[in-house]
Order: sequence, then C-alpha cells, then structure tokens
Amino acid sequence: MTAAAVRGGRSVTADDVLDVAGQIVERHGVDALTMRRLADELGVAVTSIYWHVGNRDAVLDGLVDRLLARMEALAPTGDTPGDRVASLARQLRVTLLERPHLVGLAHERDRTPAMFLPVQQAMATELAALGRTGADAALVLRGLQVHVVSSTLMARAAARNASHGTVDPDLWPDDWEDPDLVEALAAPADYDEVFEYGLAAILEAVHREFTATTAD
Amino acid sequence: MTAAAVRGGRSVTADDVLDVAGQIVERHGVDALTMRRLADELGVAVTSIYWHVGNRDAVLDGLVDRLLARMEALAPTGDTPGDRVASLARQLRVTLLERPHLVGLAHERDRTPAMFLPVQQAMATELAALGRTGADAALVLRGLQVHVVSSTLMARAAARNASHGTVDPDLWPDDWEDPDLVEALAAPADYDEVFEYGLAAILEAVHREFTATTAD
DNA sequence: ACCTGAACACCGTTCAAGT
DNA sequence: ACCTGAACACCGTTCAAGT
Repeated sequence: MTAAAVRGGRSVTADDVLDVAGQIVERHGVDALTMRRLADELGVAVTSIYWHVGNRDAVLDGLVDRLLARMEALAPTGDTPGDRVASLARQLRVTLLERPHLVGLAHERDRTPAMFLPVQQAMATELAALGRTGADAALVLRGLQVHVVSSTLMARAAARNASHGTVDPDLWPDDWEDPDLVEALAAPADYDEVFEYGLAAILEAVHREFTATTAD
Repeated sequence: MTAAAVRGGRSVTADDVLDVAGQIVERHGVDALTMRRLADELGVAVTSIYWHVGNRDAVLDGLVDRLLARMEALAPTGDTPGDRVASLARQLRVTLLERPHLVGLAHERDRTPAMFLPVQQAMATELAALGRTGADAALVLRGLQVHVVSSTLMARAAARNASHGTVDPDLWPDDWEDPDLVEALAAPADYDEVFEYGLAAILEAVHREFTATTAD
C-alpha cells in the first residue's frame, strides 16, 4: 500500500512529506533519508518535494521544527510543584528516548537550547513556587537537564549494546582480580530506576534547602 | 604544499591516509570526508586508497581504532589512589573534548564501551587500592563515566552556542518574571569548574564511605 | 606490489516544460 | 498551482589495465 493510496489519491502536502520523512529518519537513520526514496514512498516525483517543502535541508529543518513543537506541548501534571517538576522531567525523558535520531538531528543543528527551553521554562515556574529563583534555580535546572540527558544516553547505549550482543565481560581479561566488578558492570542496569533515583535525590535537595532557607 | 610534498615524494602509506582522513574529519566533520577529497589531499588517485586501507567504511574504522589506541595509552599520575582516579577522569575528559567528531564516530559504531574500557580498568585498579570492589566499585565507575560524559557534552554545547552567537536570553520572553534566572542560564558557565566540583564530590563520597567501612 | 582511468549506480539540485 | 523528466555535478565502488 503506497502513501498515495493512503491519502486516497489526493495530491501530496508538506505535512505528508514530513510524515513520511520522519518515519524514515526514526526507523532507518538520517542517512537513509534520500530525496528519491522519500519521493518513492510518497508515490510522487522527486522534484515535487522541492515544490512543497524545499530541498533536503528544508525537510530536515521541518522535522526538527516538529520536534520543538512537541517539546512546547509538554505540560506538567501533579498537585505539588515537586510532582510537577518530576512529571516534566519524565516527559522530557520519554520524548528524548522515543526519538533518538530526531534529537541527534536537532543537536547537530545547534537547536538543543531551543529544544530544552519549553521544559526549562515550565520547570522554572514550578521552582519559583518552591521559592527557588535566580542563579539558585538556574543551578537546579542545569542539574535536572544534565540528569535527564545523561540517563537517556546511558539507557540508549545499553539498549544498543544488548541488541548487538556485544557483551562487556569479553573485553575484560579472564584473570581480572575482581570478577564481581566485571559482573556488576555487565549486568543490564535498570535505567528507569537509575533515573528515578537521581531525580528523587535532586528534588529532595531542592526541598531540603527550601525549608532550610525559610526556617531562617 | 601537498601531502605528497610533505612526504617528500615517497608513495603513500595506510598511516598517511589515516593521518589526512583524521584531519578532515576533526576539522570539517565526517560528511566532509569523501574518497575524492581524501585522494586529492594525499596527491594520489582515489583508487589508491582502496589498495592501502580499503573503502570508506574501512577508513572510518581505522580512525576509530586509533582513538581506542589513544584511550589505552592513558596512564594515571599522582601519588594517592584518589589523585590517580582524578587524573584519569581529567585525561579522559580532555581526550573527549579534543576529538568530538571521532568520539561521535565511535559512538555511532557502538564502540563506546570499548572506548571507555581502558580508563575503566585503570580506575578499577585505583578503587581497589581504596578498598572499593565489586558492585560497589561498579557504581562509582558508572558515576564517574556519566559525570565525564555529561560535563563534556554541556561544555561542547555551550562552546558551539557561544561561537554561533545564539544567545539564550533572546528565547525567553522579555517580561519573564525572574530576570536573574535568565541571566544565570545565559551566563557562560565555567565548565572546567563544574567538572572539578562534581569530580571532587564523587571522590569525597568514595573516601567517606571507605573510612566509614574500615571504622567498623 | 602499487597505482591508474574508465565505468557504473547512486545522490542532491536545477530548470524548462507540461497541465 | 502543482507535477514532471531531462540534465548536471557529485558521490562510493569495481575492475581491467598499466608499471
């Protein structure tokens, strides 16, 4: 079933182009996105894409813009400011985990700050409700961002290694003196747990220092 | 002055090919490495590269192998185990910072675990001298690795943004209620300091728990 | 053993031409 | 307004041919 059939015969739109392009990029990587393949899957001539959205660079830009729009749509849930910050961190994390190729694309194009901005602002609002503002809040925001980014990186690296069957222990010499260490490093860490653990630690620190400040 | 002139007219070797390829990749990115450009800069026919090292994939593999060899050459300095762990973390950091494109290449090819292995083993030796082994040491190693990786990522992202003139504050609304926060986020953080701060915190925790354990 | 040019299939992009 | 095919310059790779 071609994309043209899906569209029921009506002509292609810019949105259709980006839909298909997004699927190719997320399923097979950025390199797999060729103008000819894109045109084929759309059931249209290559040059038609140039009419609707522009050249390959414009297509990739469009995909990044869509990712940024999705980031703007993230909204906190929960009753307390702490819960709401945590929910934003979790939503940011799953968005990053589900679209690794698009995130990489945004990073290559120096759109990372713009990508994080909406959650950063939403988190800042919650932190203000906790009495944390200024340079103080900036520190927490940076800490949360680093935590989310690094934990998603670790999780993805682990997932790729597992699926490739490249097991760590083979790389260590057989006579290494601390087999427990090798085993512990090879064990597939539960990165959801690692993430939640670090998140809780950061939020606890935020509350602790808050009550310490207000106790003065 | 062509590369052939540098070599004084003698014919090209596999090492010469990788030297030039490494320069192109690190200076202009992986996409800039075309077989024809590589051949041009070597002053040789394209097909000659295929004889010496193989196709484009083999060239990139060779570059990654060189990076891994460099990682194996890292050696700790300092008198105490703590100092030696810190020196390894710092050396790892500068190696990553100086070769971002090659590191990205290794990451794409799932060689990240192999890349970190040598420092991980060297650090494990030092941690053992501090009485930390097994799952306990694995936790510290993971923590150190995450710290190095995330702090280099932040530092590079900041460097790229600064050089591109994309300043954060423009992205925030003018009437945002907490100008101190915006200013603090826009200020170019001293990432060397951030790195050292976190590194010291990790090592302090290692020592603290060590003395706590031995005090039993 | 080493290096070459010719040739092939692929790519992004432009443009004049269609309806 | 929308879509097309032809054409161009570029790419990775193979191969038969040179020395």
